[in-house]
Amino acid sequence: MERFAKYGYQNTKISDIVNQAGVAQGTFYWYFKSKEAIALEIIQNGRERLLKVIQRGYRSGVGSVEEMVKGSERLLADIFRFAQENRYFMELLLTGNGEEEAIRKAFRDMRIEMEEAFKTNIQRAVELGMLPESTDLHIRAALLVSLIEGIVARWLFGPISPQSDIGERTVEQMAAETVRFEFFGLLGL
Amino acid sequence: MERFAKYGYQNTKISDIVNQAGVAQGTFYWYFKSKEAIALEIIQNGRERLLKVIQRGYRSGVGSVEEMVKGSERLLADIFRFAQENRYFMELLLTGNGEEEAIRKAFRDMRIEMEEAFKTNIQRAVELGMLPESTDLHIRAALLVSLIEGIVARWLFGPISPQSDIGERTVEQMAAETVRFEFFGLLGL
DNA sequence: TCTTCCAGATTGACTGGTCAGTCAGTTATG
DNA sequence: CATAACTGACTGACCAGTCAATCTGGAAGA
Repeated sequence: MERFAKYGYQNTKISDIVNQAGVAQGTFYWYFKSKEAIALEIIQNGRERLLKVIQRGYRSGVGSVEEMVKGSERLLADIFRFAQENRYFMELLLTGNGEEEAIRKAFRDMRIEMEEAFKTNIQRAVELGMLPESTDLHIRAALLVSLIEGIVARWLFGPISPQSDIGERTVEQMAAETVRFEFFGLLGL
Repeated sequence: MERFAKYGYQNTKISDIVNQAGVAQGTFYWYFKSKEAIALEIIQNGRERLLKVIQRGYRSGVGSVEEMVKGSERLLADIFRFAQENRYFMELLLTGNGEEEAIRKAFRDMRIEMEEAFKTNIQRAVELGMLPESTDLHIRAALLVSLIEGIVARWLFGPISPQSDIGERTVEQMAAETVRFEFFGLLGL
């Protein structure tokens, strides 16, 4: 996973993997059917863990806007924390590696699931009267996921302009800033 | 460019390019130093054209929030239009192809420049009193660029959930929705 | 306790296919 | 007739996946 993330799928040779693991090349094929198989296994594993985090959702009481903001901040902090602890997996997911069609598809499917999970979260917030009704649930979810994916990618992997210190923020700072933008936009409050 | 975008850099063979172009393989090397060179040339060309669009900026008068929103909507519409007309280039830029280090770097640099351009735009809006002062200019720019990149990618290339019809929106609809989120967030107004 | 046996685990040299880039030769152009 | 443009067969490097040979640890039997 580390090599795939750092150097890309194609640039990671089976020989690199087995050298790093300290085993012979044949051993690799005792444990994995092919190079593609190990990649898909890595994706599948990360997918389950990340979706679990998102699906826990806002987990906050009904009621005030303030409560909803707090709940969303907790959710985002969970996601940022997951990203920090699963840096290489997130790098694979977010910086679009994988030229192999099957691998692209696996990532594509996973992102769709993520978007669905957020859609459920937004839907629930709307039903509880915490967010305004919106005919554009899909697009709202797409915007929200775009925001989160993009900011996580910049936080952990760049691209980052020289003066920016975004990479040094804590999980909590990132969650707070992102939630502010999520609910109030550039005009902020 | 089309093949690079559709199938990826590594999956595009020089033989594919020359077949599609209807020339012999040797001819390719009369015009391009290497495979990497043609990719960098494509990136460089698109980079200049896209940055020109962004750098035109908000191009609106000072004053009311309404004016600023209109200006931003025009800018975003320009960007969405560019993306639509330069679909393959945008696909390369946004869906992170390129395992070659030099190519990754070219895209990374380009995204930094984009972020800088938006930072300039936001900065100007702040100076004109159109946006609240913010110590977090960098992060605001990063959030904004994340939003735009992500929603353009989903609009034109997916990943898109089955029920979503986001792909069928017009440039103007996309610009309007995005601006709404940009300034007012999920709570909208 | 010692011996035999065997399936599971491991090895690394090898192969077959792929492909970017080359080059000696040919054709078009002005 | 010179040089720019083009041709396509060829090469050398690379690498995923194979396979026959070897090793290991534990169970079954003596």
